[in-house]
Amino acid sequence: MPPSITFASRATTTGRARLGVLTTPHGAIETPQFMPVGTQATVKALTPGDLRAAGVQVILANTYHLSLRPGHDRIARLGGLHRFMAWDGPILTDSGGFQVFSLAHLGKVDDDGVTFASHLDGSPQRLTPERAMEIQEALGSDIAMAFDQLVDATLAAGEVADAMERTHRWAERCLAAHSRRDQALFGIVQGGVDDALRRVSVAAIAGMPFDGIAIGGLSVGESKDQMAATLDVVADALADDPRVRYLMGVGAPPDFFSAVERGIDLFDCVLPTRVARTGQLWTSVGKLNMRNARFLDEPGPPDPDCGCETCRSHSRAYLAHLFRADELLAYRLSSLHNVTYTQDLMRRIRTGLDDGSYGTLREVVMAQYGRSGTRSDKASVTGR
RNA sequence: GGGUAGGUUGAGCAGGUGGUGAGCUCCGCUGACUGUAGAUCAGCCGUCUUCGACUGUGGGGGUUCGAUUCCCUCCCUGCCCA
Repeated sequence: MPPSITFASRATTTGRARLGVLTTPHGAIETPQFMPVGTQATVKALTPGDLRAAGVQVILANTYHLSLRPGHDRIARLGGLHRFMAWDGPILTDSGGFQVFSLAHLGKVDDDGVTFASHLDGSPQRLTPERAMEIQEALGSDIAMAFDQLVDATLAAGEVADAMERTHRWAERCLAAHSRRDQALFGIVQGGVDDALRRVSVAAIAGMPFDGIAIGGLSVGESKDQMAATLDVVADALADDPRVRYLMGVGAPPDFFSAVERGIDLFDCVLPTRVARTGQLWTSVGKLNMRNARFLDEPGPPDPDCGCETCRSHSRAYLAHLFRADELLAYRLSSLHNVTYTQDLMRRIRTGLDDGSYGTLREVVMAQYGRSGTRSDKASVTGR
């Protein structure tokens, strides 16, 4: 029986960057690729049709949230996650490991699993590797993630190492518990920003028969340089491992370049949709905050170089008005644009890697967003 | 015309019955957000030479060392009665 997921990639002339295709039961995914986050079986404010129009090929949904509400059993009875949310493309489900990290103050971690209080009603909840597999198999995602433990990378090395070792033991249990043949399972490398620990973690996770390798525990407060250095270590340690590589939780436009050059094939991040809901648009002139007063009288599209519905049909002035009036359409239009922008950016990266124009693209985008990726666009808009 | 309740920083309020009114919520301005407890959060929001100073409680006048407070007068708004 052929594997349900296959990944074929080829090297490029740009660093360690690869071009590839990940095939799943619900369609093919071109890499490098970005996955919008749809935690609760919805990419906030967007319909599946919107996602398709934006060029989205795969989305991420969340084990923890969906198990609490509406319940993975219910979703299974209703025909699985794809049918439930009317998205027939590939879906990757996160395992809940990140919630353990972000909600850790509410619970405790032991070697068997983690206990914490539901954010909905305070009821005690328990996740173990076996439980995470059970939930994800019930949801029926195309790609399941191993249940891991990530910790603040700035903690003492001992604590980072303990969490990493636990993640490795849990990885074995996830593999043992996972049985759906039509669902891939990715392992997650941990180890904080400690080079030695990362090497140990890559050796452990890559030594297991996972369908893909994820890099976790980054973009949680460490510097851009630290993340890049850690990705270098991971890339070296993975060497010519042919499996798809997924950098979890990244990122902003400038972050993609640094990671792609270090061999990353897949990304996910809440940023495009989260910042969209507060008025921040990613555009060909950098970040624009649609709430800024200066946009109230600007008749042009949010991004003149974008072909999304928002930019084809609406003005900056209209977006600025919608945000001020707290109109719901603001969330959809801005989210649609940011997701489209991110998909376009990934496509341009793929094209650039293929035809050799990647370096130029990198220069252009880095200039638009600034070296740190956090600079505002003032220079590029008012300094023309 | 008579009576009554009011007039506080863009709006709405709090407070203050002789001893330092810049306090709140909106609105407004700006920023943050990286495997989403986030349509959230933070800062600013009278003026200025901004670790501080100054101005400001409807207008004007008076009493007083000192007035948002007491007195006189005028203006404005709501309500009631004619």
